Amino acid sequence: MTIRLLLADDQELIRQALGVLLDLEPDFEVVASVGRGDEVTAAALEHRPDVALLDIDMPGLDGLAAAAVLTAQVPGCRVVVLTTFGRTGYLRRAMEAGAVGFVVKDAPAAVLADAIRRVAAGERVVDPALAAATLAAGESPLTARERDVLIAARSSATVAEIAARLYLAEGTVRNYLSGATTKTGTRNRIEALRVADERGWL
Amino acid sequence: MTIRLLLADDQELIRQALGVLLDLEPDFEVVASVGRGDEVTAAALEHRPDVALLDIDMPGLDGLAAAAVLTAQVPGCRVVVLTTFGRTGYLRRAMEAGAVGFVVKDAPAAVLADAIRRVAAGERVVDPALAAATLAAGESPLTARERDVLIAARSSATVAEIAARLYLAEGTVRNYLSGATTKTGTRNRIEALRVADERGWL
DNA sequence: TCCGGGTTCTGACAGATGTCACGGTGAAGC
DNA sequence: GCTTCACCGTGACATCTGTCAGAACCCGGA
Repeated sequence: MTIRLLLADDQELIRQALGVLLDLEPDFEVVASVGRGDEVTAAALEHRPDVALLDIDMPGLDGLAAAAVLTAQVPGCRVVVLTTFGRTGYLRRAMEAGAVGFVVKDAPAAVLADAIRRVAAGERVVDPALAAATLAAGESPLTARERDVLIAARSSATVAEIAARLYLAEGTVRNYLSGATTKTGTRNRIEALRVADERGWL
Repeated sequence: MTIRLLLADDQELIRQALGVLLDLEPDFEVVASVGRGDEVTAAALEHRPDVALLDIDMPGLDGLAAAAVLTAQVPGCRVVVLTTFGRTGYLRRAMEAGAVGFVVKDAPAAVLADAIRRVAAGERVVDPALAAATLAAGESPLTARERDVLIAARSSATVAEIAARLYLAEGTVRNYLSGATTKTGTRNRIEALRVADERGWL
């Protein structure tokens, strides 16, 4: 019984190469291949894959959002998230989005193929080292407001803008940002933002 | 006559997939495949490829440095740089490092195969859109000292540290950083650093 | 020779940023 | 009830940062 696959990756070359690689496996069949996150669901509805392999960095809709939509609208299709770098935050968010597999591109092809087969059989598959790292990173130590302020800081550059947007005094915003930098062990709010983002705390 | 290829990419999965993809072409033969920049030269000396396909992001030695070493030590081997995102700065640096081809991973496989054949035949191959972008970005408007300070700012976080390292007054460092932010059209030295880096001005 | 343009370097100043101490509120535990 | 604790919100303060005007220097051209 062959496993029907959907591939989503914005890099044409990688997508084609992965398609060829996976088609070599006798029990795999690549039935669809898209380059944008917002094309995933339509393709899945049309071609009914058993497993969707989603990259995270995609235009239109990122892989995590696409995973959420896909699991909601195409229940028979299981999602494996494939990503460049094993950022621990992505794993948690991928699981929350309904993904049942998580493979990093550093892994050899055999690991990916094995993961696809096990996911198709109903198992959950996560790279053990990555799972450990996620466990080590733990839950977010940020309070709700610290998180809000950091998110606002992502698009607004200056403290005054953030304060205006959240209806807070500037001192308050500075205070939350300071807390965030302390908790992330960084020196700037910019580094704090980067670190918190990487760890999936936002 | 077959073209002998060397593949260098730190992501195991991508490397394997590209290997399979390129081996499908009847006139290509992948003779070596490495995951680290500092393994490129040794592998090239051993297997004597006609064309080396180098990713930029690699541990040990990045693809650009590897290209420089390779062209110096293995003259018969032509270098094609393969990179994720068409950052204009990389193109210039790749050419300076002796690469004769530049392909982005967004391109379809046929483009890559065509580029390899033409490079093997002695041509130079660069994505036209990328070349145009590089031309548009133009030469660096930064002065020598502004460049020095920005590079120092990459590893030192605070102005005082940069000043100490370059034996300058803090005011001077601030001034150069200010000039850099103006010339890059940004608001922070951090954004300035990012932009200058992307454009290959460092 | 002098002049002008560009670069290097500096201190002074205003504004932005990070840290601190503090008060208020609500939930949990005795 | 009271205490404790964590969180929310604020202003004050010291420090850091970015901008400005200007001095010194080099170099090529009138």
